[in-house]
Amino acid sequence: MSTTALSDTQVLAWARLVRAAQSMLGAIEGDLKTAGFPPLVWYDALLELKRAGTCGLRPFELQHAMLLEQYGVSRLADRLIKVGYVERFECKEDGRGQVLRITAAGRALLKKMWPAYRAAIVAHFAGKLTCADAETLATILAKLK
Amino acid sequence: MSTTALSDTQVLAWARLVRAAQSMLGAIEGDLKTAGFPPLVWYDALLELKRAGTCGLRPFELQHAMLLEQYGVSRLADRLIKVGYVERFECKEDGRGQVLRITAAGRALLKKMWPAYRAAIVAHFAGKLTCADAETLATILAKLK
DNA sequence: ACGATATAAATGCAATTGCATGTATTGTCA
DNA sequence: TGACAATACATGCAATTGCATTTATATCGT
Repeated sequence: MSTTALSDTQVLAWARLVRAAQSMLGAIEGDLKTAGFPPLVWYDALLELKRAGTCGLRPFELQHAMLLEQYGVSRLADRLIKVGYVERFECKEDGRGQVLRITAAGRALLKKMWPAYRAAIVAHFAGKLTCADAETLATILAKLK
Repeated sequence: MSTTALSDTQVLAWARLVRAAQSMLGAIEGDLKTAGFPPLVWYDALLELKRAGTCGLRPFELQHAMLLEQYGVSRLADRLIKVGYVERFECKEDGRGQVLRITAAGRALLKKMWPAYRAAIVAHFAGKLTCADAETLATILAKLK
């Protein structure tokens, strides 16, 4: 009846992937929140901006890097700017656009969050796998775009 | 300086897991929405209720099965009931509680959604992996709680 | 049996997200 | 050049989610 084959194993792998990701993300976000830190998406955005260095990033670049909606980036930037982790500049090359750049405070937050984030990754993810598992996982996941 | 070891490979695996899950979930949800279907969480909830059969499930059981917050289940149930996919009964064994049961319409939705869901899983996940990959993935992910 | 505590579920309110649309600027091409 | 289409970003409004609290019932310890 099915026009496309899909084995039980494949369905199981899908179900476990979704569940594991949800479960671990929830646990890690919880740990970070308990430690008084902002949500992971702030960390991710600041990390992208830090990697972009002094020339910063256009909102649409951040959008593609983070798989967010356009309005999501617009509002995330608003919040990060309001608390001083990011600055917004007008874009010389494109009058429609702007440039986002991480501030010193933003970099400081990244530095302060990383130990807690690292510990959470170990506790909820890395600590449950062998090094070979992690390697294999990374290899397979790379195929999933 | 780090009290807990975390290799680059482990961090890479973590990053890819989160990104892959987000990306695929977004794509699959998008496909389903385009096809006019409700969100995946409705499917998951109805599937749990269908598996529970005629005796149904207590909201807190659904909560644990789905990794949702208590109020999330409460409101999800409200919505599913409002459109007739679920019925709510009072619980004889526990005066505080209730029992949720899938309706015929709910079962019909599951049946109608599955082909689209299956196709989306193939398109965005299973089709990008070998069978061995899927097997390996399922095995490794099982270790993650 | 009774008071204290724990569990089941709902809900008011604030924050966030999704959707649709609006505004401004740039690019395209006849 | 001058329309027309595409891109970049913002935003009003509705829906959803998160948080804190409330209500009701059950369970536990004495």
